[in-house]
Amino acid sequence: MKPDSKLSGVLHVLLHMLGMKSPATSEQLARMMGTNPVVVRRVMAGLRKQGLVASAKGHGGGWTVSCDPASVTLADIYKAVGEPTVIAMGHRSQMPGCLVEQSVNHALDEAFREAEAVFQKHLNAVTLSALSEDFNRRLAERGQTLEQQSHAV
Amino acid sequence: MKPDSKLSGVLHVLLHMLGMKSPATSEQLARMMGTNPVVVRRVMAGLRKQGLVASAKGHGGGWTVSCDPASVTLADIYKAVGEPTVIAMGHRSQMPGCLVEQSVNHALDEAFREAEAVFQKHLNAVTLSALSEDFNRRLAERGQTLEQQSHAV
DNA sequence: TTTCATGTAACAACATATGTTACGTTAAAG
DNA sequence: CTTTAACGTAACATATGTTGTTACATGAAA
Repeated sequence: MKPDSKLSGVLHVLLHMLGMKSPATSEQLARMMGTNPVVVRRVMAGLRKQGLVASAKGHGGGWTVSCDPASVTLADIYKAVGEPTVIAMGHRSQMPGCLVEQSVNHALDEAFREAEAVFQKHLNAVTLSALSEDFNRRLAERGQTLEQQSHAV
Repeated sequence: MKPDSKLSGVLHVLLHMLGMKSPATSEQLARMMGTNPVVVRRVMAGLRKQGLVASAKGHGGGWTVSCDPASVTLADIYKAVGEPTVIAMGHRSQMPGCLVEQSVNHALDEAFREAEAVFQKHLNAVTLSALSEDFNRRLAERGQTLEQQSHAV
């Protein structure tokens, strides 16, 4: 099945934005994510609604981070991108009268619920700044500067 | 996103088959799952390959359970249906050179891995016979017999 | 030899996510 | 005050994957 990559993509651009001084345009972010500016606006709109980023129109405009990275977790961002489905499996049909269906659904739902809970718990445990620090650690290990890490332009 | 329902569907028909004396045809099972006989054969073929069910051609043929329900877990069946993806999320792209990508992927992969492990663990803990017993318990609570629980024909 | 069943390949339909175009709006620059 | 750079958004197009369907071959029992 086709995995949803909104969370991955948005984290990618957020980390880049944390290292930028001036607003980033949708066009720049789109290049980082390997996609289209409109797609960027679409997903960033969700973050803006949660107050995580701000956008400015017109000349010199673009996107800026408007939250404290230390107090925003991956769970917040997951929520901001619309809480895409975590579990790729479901039930075939809703035959509420069939007791077999009820047994099967009950057993599977429990497994789904547990898996999703663990996932959410992990997202809650990681802040944006923790991610950013992890990135900077990798940068240091490589002995590179932020500029050398730029994407293809 | 579109959830995969092979595991759910196959468990449904297996539970029904456990309560049947004679072989079940793909057509009967298809009605139970609300789908097409060919789809049934497709998914049942995986179970047959693992020795969980057997099929017989010709007059009076059909599908029979050929395993001990007490020693087969939902994990075995999950495997038999091709181990469909559990997690509905992934990474946007493979930009191995980008350290931001590496940080993000690492953080998310860990969450995905943990969630999937919990899921598998739960499947391992439930046997087919346990599911069947759960069904019979529900049946008893309702004061019904197996026959009254038949699907729409 | 007819009927009932599986086995399988090939094709069609459908759903979803993603990408793209087009046009409107806003704001700074000149 | 016109041009340019940016976002906002709706509408449409494309791609992909899953499921459903048709068609035909094979095998076994009546």
